[in-house]
Amino acid sequence: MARRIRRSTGPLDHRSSAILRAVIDEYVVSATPVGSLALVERYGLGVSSATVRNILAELELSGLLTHPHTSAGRIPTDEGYRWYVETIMESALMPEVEQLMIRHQFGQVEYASEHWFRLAASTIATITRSAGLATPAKPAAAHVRRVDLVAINDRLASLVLVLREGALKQVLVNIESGTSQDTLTAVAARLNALVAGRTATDIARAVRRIPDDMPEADLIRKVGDRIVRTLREYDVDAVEDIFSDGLLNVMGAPEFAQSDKLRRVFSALENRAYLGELVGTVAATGDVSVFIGHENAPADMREVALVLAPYGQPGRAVGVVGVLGPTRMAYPQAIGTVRFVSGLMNELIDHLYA
Amino acid sequence: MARRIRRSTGPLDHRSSAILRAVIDEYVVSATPVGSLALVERYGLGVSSATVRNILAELELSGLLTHPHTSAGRIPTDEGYRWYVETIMESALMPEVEQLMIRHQFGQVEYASEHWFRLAASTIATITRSAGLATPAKPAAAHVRRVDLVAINDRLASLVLVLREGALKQVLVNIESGTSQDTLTAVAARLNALVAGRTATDIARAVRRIPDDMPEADLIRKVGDRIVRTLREYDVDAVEDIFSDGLLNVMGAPEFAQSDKLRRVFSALENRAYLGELVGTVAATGDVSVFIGHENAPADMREVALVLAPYGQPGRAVGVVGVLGPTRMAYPQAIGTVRFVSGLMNELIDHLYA
DNA sequence: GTTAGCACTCTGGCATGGAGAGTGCTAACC
DNA sequence: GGTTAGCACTCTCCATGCCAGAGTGCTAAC
Repeated sequence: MARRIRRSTGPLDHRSSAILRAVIDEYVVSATPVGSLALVERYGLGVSSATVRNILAELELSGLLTHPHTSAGRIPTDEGYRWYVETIMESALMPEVEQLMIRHQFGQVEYASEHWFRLAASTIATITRSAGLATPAKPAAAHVRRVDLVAINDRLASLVLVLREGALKQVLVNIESGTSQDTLTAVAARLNALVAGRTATDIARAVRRIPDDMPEADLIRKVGDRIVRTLREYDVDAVEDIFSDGLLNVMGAPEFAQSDKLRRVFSALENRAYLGELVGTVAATGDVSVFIGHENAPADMREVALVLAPYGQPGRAVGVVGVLGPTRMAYPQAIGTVRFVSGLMNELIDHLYA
Repeated sequence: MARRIRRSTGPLDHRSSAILRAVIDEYVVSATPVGSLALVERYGLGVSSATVRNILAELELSGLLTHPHTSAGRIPTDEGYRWYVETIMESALMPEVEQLMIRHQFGQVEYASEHWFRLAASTIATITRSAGLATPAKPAAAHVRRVDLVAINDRLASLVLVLREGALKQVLVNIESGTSQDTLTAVAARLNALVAGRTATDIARAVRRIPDDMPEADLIRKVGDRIVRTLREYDVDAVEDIFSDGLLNVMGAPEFAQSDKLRRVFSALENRAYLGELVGTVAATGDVSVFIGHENAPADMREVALVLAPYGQPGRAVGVVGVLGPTRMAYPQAIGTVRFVSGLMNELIDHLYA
């Protein structure tokens, strides 16, 4: 659905491009329809407003601009933004000052990937003055590195899973009254042999093969099943754990002045299904992806644009960072920021696994 | 600042109470100023609208009601709500059907305290149709139960702290190239002897006393310091880790139709300082606390009310659950819900530590 | 192909003018 | 003396009408 091609009759000539770009640049900052006069005044186009009007009419015919009503200026359509994004996509870079600022911020924080993705969302939100989004880097299927079992009281033990991907997972399991910590430690040792380096599916198979005559076979099976269940939940959650920051920035945009529009956006954000799906799509690509207005399937997302980029190591642990804002978004800045931050996260993670 | 006494001349007689209560009940559902006629029609007061008008005027003089303009009905002041809350505080209970529903929901979820507080916020949000708030149950100072050190690569190790309170904390530490997992295991064993059952302050002292001739003294000190630092951060975060759900419900309220009002509330929520302070206050009390409108210090919070209750074990691990909504809130329901949920969390935690 | 000129259209802001809701006061009532 | 009916008064809300301003689209001239 993204990257749909505009229904124009052909590529734009130089002057039309300049004018379309000017309309979008102007509208992005002013948020009001831009007229032909304002364009010639502020963008030194070297032609009269009447000529500009002719070209605006052509651009409207191509579906790149539209009219709220007869006597108003032009505003870009989603297709117009799409054209704009395609033309600036490769060249969008962050100013070096900001790059340094971000690097500095990441230097300040605890050296742990679990902090990075939140920081990424916050940083992106601050710089783009839109909402920042980020998911933690998680693998398609988590691998267990190590298992611990610690008694908490007579009937409960804490099961700790250390994942190869660096994450940690803890759940409580019921145990029979009177089970000693020594027994638990022995069980954990057996399990470690069984699960180390494996995924939920592999472990499930291994658990089924436990011989009945192994000491504590029942407990081992029980805990093993629990491990499998926990991993499966973790895998499913993977794409739905989306952290957002700076929603306040989006609230300030004039297009969301009526709170019902705002509500729609928020409820779309709260319903993670679509975002989760996008995250899956984006994680499989290599660079920044942009989803503009009606390119988003859910009706509630038709007034926003998303700029998303994957980070992490393909096949090992992949996450997504991005921006959510009105379709009237400063795309060059958003794309530059997202691209830089995802690249930075890549560096950090490479260093972590080096 | 909470529980300020209204500046009236004395306690209200029976009829005035009934009318004030009727005004509040009516305003809470209608969200529009309540007139004398509507009151006699809908609340069978047995007197004429003229009499009601006289009493309304008295109540306004006492500061419990107010007037948006001359020819409008009355709306409650924050003092009016305060009076209302005081009179219904003890009697506010949840319907049994809802109690069962909530118990059922808590039964569905993983048996781990880290899930409960989120579920509590969501449940409260759903039932009260306002925003639900909750903080995890954390101790004033965390106690370490156990320490693990696992090599991740040549220069990094994962330090895992299992806290007595059931939580888990993981950070990465730099190690010298060539340190074996065996060394790390030995270091972890030494540290366990040093830290088990202790808080940050105690551990800091113990680390200073490590003799230079202990094997791997440098590494042990380094990791020990890191443990102390991690614990201190955790302790500080304790009151600021506030989970909220159902903000969409609050967005729907007519008093927040203009998005700038809404923005103020959201930014107040995002700035955790005041909420953190409240959490500290509430955690020290035993029952539900209510903070209405201007009873909240920050200007941005003057249009909302908070209903908060502590849960957990005093001195061991304490958290807070609650509701945030417009001052025009269904207080009996909010108080009943919050009280029930905090009680339920108490049960669950008692069971966990039994 | 470009531009000046001009009629036309639509929005947004502002004043006007009831209708409706609710109050506060006064005088009568029990 | 508390209660009530009656009534003038006030203020909001909403619909209406009007006007200025901005911007277009068309035509004819350059």
